[in-house]
Amino acid sequence: MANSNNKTRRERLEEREGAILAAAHDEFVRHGFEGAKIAAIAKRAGVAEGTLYLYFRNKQALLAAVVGAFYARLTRGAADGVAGLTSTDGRLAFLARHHLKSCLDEWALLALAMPMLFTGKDYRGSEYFGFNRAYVAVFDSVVREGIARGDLRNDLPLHMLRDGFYGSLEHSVRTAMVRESSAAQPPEAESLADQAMSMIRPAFGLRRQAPEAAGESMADLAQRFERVASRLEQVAGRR
Amino acid sequence: MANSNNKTRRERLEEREGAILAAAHDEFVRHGFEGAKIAAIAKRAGVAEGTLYLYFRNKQALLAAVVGAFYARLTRGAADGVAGLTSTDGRLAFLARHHLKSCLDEWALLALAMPMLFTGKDYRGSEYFGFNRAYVAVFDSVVREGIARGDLRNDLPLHMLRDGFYGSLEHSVRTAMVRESSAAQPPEAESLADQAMSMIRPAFGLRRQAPEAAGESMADLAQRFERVASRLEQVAGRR
DNA sequence: AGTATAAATGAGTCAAGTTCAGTTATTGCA
DNA sequence: TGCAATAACTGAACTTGACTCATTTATACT
Repeated sequence: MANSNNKTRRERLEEREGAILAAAHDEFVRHGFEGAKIAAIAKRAGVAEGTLYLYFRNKQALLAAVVGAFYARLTRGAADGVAGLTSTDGRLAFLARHHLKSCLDEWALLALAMPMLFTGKDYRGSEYFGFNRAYVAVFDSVVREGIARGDLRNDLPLHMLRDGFYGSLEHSVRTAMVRESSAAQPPEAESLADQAMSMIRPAFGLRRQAPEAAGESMADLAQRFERVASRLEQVAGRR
Repeated sequence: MANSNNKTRRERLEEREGAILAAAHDEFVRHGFEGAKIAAIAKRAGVAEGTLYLYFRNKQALLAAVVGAFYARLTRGAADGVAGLTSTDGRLAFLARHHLKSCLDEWALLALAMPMLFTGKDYRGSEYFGFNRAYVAVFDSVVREGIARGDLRNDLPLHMLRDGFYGSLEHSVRTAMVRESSAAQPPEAESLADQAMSMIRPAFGLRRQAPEAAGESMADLAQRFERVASRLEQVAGRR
């Protein structure tokens, strides 16, 4: 018989890859990079040690794959959430909550990925670079549109806003995780996100309410007008 | 003769420790944690491998010592710089520049320290916790005084402001380091710090000029008054 | 000078990542 | 259906590198 099981070869391979990834995730999160044993991962996944190397070049590549899977989920969640929102404020607030929650969940994993994410030597071109690029593209497009609408300040490079946004959030998560070990209550993602947004709004020059929803003061209106005017001048000057 | 050299025993020991630390710093920065070989560090420092273990418990402890030395320099620089400044804005701007410059210099090392700094498991009580605590104490006292003066918003917990501050700066450094590999010009610490401060000021509710230096608008004055009043109420209510 | 103690050494141990020659399963084809 | 050909898998052997320890060398004290 050509197909002893009701699964195609490809399916069986992907199933195994998934099993290995899941086992590796567990082991890495539990014991850290050095502490995680290849032998333990193989055993947990139900394969021989050698088999593991048919799927992943080495231990580092295995970690990269685990992190990559996390980034894929993260990016999908961000893109999906933003798609259903229209206001700049609503979108940024969503991204903040989403990032915060996701990082709280997978903090142990992210901590392991940091040296790769932060070691500039061969970072560009590495798999991690691609992960990150896809993820922040969601944020970038939200901000670009926000600037075009006049909702956000346009006197800083985009990457600076991005660094302020994700930098604040990630440090908050770190603080929350360190406190969690000692504090009684687990960190509240919602309230952390609210606090972070209350710093990010003024940092980004973002008004809380959508302009059409709130009675604007003369000063707000003037500020917004200036931004749109300045942007129009930029666009006009460019061609 | 009791002292073949003109150095005391203690001095020779510290000299060796210094040599080992310097060699380890080099090796870690060059090759990363795993890539750094104990044998290479020992050779570079001019000692036998076994000797190294008389000074440091293991490879991790060696890295911790190297990072600790960096944090000590960082903290001293921060404290000294702040001591000569009076305005909240000037102090924060200095801390931003100082942090940015120091991180740009020692980025490779910091990247290695991240997993320790970020792995919450046994972080509290670890040497890293102490390093960090001493360092951020400088920032914290600046902010506390800034709040007391009414220069800064007081509706957020201190750690949130801290996370916004250092999170933004560190992400900026990361971005700068990643770009540096490709971009022609090296990242300008000064201009990065200025940009970051232009986000941090509104995020912290900080006016640019010292209040006595600039002609305040009625609204500014009212806002400042409210902050001081609110703080007084808190203090009064506490006893 | 002689002895006790501190410091240093580097060959040896051991754990763990990686490889590879041999084995088993799967597929395409006559 | 049976038979290559190829893909997938295995685990024992190899290799590397952190760490230990019996031994040697230097230093301090009397």
